[in-house]
Amino acid sequence: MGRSPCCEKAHTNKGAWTKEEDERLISHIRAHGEGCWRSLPKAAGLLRCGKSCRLRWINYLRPDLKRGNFTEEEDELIIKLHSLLGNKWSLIAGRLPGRTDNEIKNYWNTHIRRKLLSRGVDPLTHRPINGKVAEPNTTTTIPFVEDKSATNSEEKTEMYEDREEESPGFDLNLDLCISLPYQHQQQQQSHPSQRRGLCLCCNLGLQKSKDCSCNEFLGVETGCLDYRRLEMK
DNA sequence: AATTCCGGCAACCGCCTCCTC
DNA sequence: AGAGGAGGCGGTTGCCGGAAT
Repeated sequence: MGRSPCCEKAHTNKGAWTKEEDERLISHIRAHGEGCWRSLPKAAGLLRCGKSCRLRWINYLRPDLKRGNFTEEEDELIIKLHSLLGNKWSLIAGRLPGRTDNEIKNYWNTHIRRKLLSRGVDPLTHRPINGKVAEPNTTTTIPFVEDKSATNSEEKTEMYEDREEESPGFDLNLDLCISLPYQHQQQQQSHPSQRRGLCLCCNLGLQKSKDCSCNEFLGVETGCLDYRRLEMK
């Protein structure tokens, strides 16, 4: 009923990829680029669904993948990003060069969830479980915008904790409505996603938007996303 | 040494969004 | 404007290897 299958399933391989299939896919993409995933399998001589090829390439074969263990810094960044974005793995992956959404999703489910639970933090809400106090440095709220009145991170943290109390709806179940607050400060010579990561606009598919300023997201520059513009449901 | 259990990860599935006509 | 196709995404499954018994 309804949608047609993305490919002819009767004549496609499934399951683990063989070395030969990997090599075919790699050499085809090297020669012709990614192009149209639907037609790629046939062109590459693979009995695979286009989606399967795409997934294999993105999650495993791409040359810019980092692989290997996650660093402590990456862990903390993932936790912070998850507290802001929820299970938006692709957005999170966009801030971690060389990591894929699938990898981060798996890592979250197998390692970070447990890590947060052991800290007494609910991995879904990023709040202390049953009134347990989270360990220091586990705060999951990030100040996007430098607040001149709060001079150190503790003050900032308190500020946002207060905010949570005054607004029960300020939950990190990020069903977000994000507006784009600032005008461009400067024209970008090239698309900034080619420079370093992606801004939230880009990640949300708003590259063509005039609001895409591509300033840093969690870095120092904060033009793209102002936490005060996040409307929590 | 054999069996069971469990965690990690690659891959699949189905829905959603975007793009083109 | 809307229908259809393709790509993208998040949730889930299933296999495999190592640890425990």
